[in-house]
Amino acid sequence: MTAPVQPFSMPPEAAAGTPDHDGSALDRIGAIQRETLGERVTGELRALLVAGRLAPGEKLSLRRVAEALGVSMMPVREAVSRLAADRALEVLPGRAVRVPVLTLAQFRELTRLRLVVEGFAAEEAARKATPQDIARVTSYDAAFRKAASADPPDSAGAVAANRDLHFALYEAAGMPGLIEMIERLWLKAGPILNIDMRDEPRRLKGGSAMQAHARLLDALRSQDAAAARAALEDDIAAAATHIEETGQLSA
Amino acid sequence: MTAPVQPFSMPPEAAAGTPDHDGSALDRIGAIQRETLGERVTGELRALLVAGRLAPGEKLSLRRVAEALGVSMMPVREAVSRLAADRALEVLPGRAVRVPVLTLAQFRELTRLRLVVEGFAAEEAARKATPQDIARVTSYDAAFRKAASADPPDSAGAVAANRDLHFALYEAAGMPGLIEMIERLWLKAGPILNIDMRDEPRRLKGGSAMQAHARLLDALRSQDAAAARAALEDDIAAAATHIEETGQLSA
DNA sequence: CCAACCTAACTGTGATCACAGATCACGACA
DNA sequence: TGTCGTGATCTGTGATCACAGTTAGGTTGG
Repeated sequence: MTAPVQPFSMPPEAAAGTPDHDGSALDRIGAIQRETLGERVTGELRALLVAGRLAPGEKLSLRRVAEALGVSMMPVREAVSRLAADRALEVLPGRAVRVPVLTLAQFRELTRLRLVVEGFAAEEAARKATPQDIARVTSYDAAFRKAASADPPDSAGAVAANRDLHFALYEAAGMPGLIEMIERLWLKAGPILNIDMRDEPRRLKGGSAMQAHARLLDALRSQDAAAARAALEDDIAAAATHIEETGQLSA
Repeated sequence: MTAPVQPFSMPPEAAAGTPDHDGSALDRIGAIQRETLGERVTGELRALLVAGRLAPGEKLSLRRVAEALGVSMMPVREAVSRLAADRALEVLPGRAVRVPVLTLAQFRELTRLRLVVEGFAAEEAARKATPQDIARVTSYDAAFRKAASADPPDSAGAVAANRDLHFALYEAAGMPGLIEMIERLWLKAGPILNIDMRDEPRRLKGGSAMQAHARLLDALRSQDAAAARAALEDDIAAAATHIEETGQLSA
């Protein structure tokens, strides 16, 4: 089992019942945490995928993942089934489920789709972002800068901050369905985009990401949709170019 | 059980083995049909959703669907799990799985996403469509016209031909991942878009769809990407307007 | 006549078992 | 030494069972 899957922390399922001494106590307690085990496993695997903690071609076993997570095989089946429906995992006909290995053509198509969809999201975000939205993006940008320019670079921190920065931006667009679409794209791109980070984070040194983020923030502050799209497109394109040159893409 | 789910036709799983008397007989037989029951059920439910045969708010029961399809509950669970991951179905916390009921805001966001994504697909298709691609779209257009102008109108046929026409167009773009994205959008929009068709197909009478399709074909033939996008956007917008006016969208 | 309770039926979730098929390592044969 | 068969082992798939929670309908008490 090479998959770095961690067992759940298993909090005591939240103390949802602590009654407020305010009259409308029953209105306060809103829909206590109702998450099935299957959803939890799905979230766990999704996080691993976007963070590049699962390498392209890496094989997973339902039983092993189940054992690693301390659950039965059933919730893992559900999670894998969902992710396979999104092409974030693939189940080979006879045997095993693995992280898809993208061909160069597939990676380029994925990048084009990201340019279209995330570019649109950036435009929309630039138009509608509130000061609070901009503040959130700014704080993630600071975290990214800090992680990227540390010595040695904090790859995991940079990947996480980059993800938070982008999705804080997209959430400013106020379109939940759009975010779902982008999450699916990241699920496919994550393994190939971030796999190299964990070993050799030299890509961060170039600073092209930090530059693009800075331009993005300027565009947000001036509500310049076209500039926001351009900055984001550069960010995506720079990363894609790096992967095409150094990454391991199949024929 | 109100869901019009039909049992599988269950063909004898194809005679994949008939050996060719040509030397390279083993090269001929390529990857026999490998489809799990879960995938089959998924496809069945997807078809019902995009065709509007399942109404928004309609409740499904795993056991009943399983019984109607002549399979165990297990493949249905997998199918519902996948569709729920795409928000094409929703599982209510305590009870039952149902077809989502879109709010007006959700429907409008969905329409905007369709304009962005399918508009891009139309542009790309106009640039890359081969004569064969155009011929395919043309034949589906003919089928749509015939179904729509029949008396009484053949609603089911029109819905199917419209779907085939659009996806023939999108396939001309040559981007599989893009098609998946669009399929997911149609999965969400299908129930609300096509639900009224089955009872009162008067929307077809307006002829706005046929007009948009004609303009789309002209744009394809002249490889005019901008015109193709414009025609498709009109098609989508016209249908959306009709739904907003007559459809049953929740608050 | 209405409201509250209560019971029986049904829901999705999760676990466990059975099974066909694929993989891989080992060993026999050429 | 190289190649092919073969069996042990592991894979996902599907079926069946158990269970907690919810719903709906009938019944009782006011």
